[in-house]
Amino acid sequence: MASLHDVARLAGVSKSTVSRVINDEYGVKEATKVKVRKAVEECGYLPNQVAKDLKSQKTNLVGVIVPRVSSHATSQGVDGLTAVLEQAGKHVLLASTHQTHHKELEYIQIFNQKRVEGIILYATHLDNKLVKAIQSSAVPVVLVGQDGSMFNIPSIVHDDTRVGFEAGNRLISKGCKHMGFIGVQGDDIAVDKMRSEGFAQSLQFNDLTLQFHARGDFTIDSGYKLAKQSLKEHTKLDGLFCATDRIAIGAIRAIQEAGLVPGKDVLVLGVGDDELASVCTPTLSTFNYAFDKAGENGAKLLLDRIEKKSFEMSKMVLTFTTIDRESC
Amino acid sequence: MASLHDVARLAGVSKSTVSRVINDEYGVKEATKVKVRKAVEECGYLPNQVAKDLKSQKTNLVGVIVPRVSSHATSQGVDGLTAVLEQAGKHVLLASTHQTHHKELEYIQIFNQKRVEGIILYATHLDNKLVKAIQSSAVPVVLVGQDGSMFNIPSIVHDDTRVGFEAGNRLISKGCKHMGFIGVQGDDIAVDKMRSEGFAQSLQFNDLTLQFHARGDFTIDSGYKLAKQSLKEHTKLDGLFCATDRIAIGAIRAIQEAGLVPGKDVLVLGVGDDELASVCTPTLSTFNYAFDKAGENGAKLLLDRIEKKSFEMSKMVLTFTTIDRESC
DNA sequence: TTGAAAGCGGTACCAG
DNA sequence: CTGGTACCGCTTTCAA
Repeated sequence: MASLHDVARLAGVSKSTVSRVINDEYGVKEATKVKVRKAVEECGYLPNQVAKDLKSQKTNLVGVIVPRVSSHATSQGVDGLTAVLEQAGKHVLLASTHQTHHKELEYIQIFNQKRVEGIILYATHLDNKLVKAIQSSAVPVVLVGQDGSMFNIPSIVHDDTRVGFEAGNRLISKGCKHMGFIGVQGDDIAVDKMRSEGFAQSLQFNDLTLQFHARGDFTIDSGYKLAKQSLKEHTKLDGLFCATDRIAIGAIRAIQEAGLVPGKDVLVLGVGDDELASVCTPTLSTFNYAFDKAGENGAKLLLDRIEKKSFEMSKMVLTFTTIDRESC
Repeated sequence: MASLHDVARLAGVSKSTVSRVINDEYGVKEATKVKVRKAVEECGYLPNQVAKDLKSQKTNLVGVIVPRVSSHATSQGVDGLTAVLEQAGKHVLLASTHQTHHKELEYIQIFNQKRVEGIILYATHLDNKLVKAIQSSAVPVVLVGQDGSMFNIPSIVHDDTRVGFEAGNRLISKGCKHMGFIGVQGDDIAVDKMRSEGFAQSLQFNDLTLQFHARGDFTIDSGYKLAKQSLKEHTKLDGLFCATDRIAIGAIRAIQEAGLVPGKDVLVLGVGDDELASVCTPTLSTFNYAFDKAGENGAKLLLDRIEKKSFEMSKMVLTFTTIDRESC
């Protein structure tokens, strides 16, 4: 691959002159410009960004770490953040941990070596090691989806406690008395802990108690299995809040199989407003989470930190909207 | 940020020695190793990958260009390809064109400047300019989803003509006589042209003719609108092949609204096996496209080209499986 | 208007 | 076992 030096030799000028022409700096004779441009064409010269980055000590690179990209939350999020970052002239280094927790640590380290200017991390679980890794990162890290603000890590989160609270209110206002929650692994603070706690608070507020809190994973099948089991154990169940729409869709299937009518015998609520929710039968009542905005704001927040502009905001809580459909 | 030089000064040794310690090269006295390690700790030294890349003339970087990440095909694909690339020690530079065609050209250029070792391109439309850009790329480009093999661009494609042909066979075997196709923009060779042509061929083979070929975009709503319109114009319609599952789901809705029963009055077939297809009502008969495998194989093919190993394969056609559900 | 040279942060060779 | 030095490809003074 041709370098400045090659072009210079070919054009019979010095490297400096070539550099000046390439970068449109003024103070170069037109004739030499022409010579240089010809030489550039001739050897198909393309500037080496790696060398530039080294020299300028600036990479315009942002690292993004996700557990997987094929989920509603992350794929929408990545679309949102790439739009904002591109606008700012940044490029995206993407890493998927494929749900392997310790790879988050690895990539924070790798991205630092690559001299990214900042990192956007979609975490599922914030433990001590991860917090340490984030804190020892030389470049700013913004967390999306989980709250790291108590460790002074700027975070974009959804209003997970309130969504649980609202879910409780919605079910109760429709007359539910015996309600349960189906979540995910317990160490997922945002999705399992906060949503269930908000839900339980609402019930308590209304002198009701949560009948059960089942835990599984993010799949439709997990929702199906846990709901099936729970329906056996809680025959009076009339309201079910699921931590995600996919879980809720599985639950709806289980309810139907049990000979009950979802939306009538048992009301069901999900979270996220996955496209699936608008397509299933009965259609799923849920809460719209603006995952694209989460990505966009994560990017914006990171850009602010990179520019060392505003350090005012340490946490951004995104609101949600209520989506009323047939299941509740 | 600390450099080798800083560490060397701190430890009272030369850069070379520090480099040796960092890279675990043998032939360094234990005592100096200790000194150096202490200095590394002390100033929180992290090797600069940019400098390394420049020196070694190797970036271990692969560029990935997608129209958007939040689609079934691309998000699954990206998950597939990141797994393979990570395995090979490569890192992923991701660019989303956000459906802006000319950005594909830009990013090919930018990625070349960044000295990526290869590019995986999810294209929707292969025109002259794009082909030229790909051909003038200094590093190998692998196309996913569209066929560039006639231009000698290695490609991973799905068997789009045959899927159309099979769709025809399926509908005909169920007794359909009046069939139509709903596709996307006509310049999408894989999704619109090939699938419709295969479909038409099957009909022709059975002495039937395609009643219409409507064109819209990839949304559910587009499928809905086009189907609604087509149902008005073709009252005898009994079979509908849609270029994607989301289009088919829109069509099903239109059929229901017209007072007809999808899967009975009008049989419907989609393509892709989007999760939506298993959840809608009636459930959608479709074809499973292994989008994750497309990504994986795109990555593998690219790695081969990078290693300059096998140049035998210029095109890989992925097969599909038939998914029988209620709509057909 | 142009060229020489230093330096960004590493690696690798050669000398001691 | 360790240090000096050249070099990767570019930018940026400084001098001519």
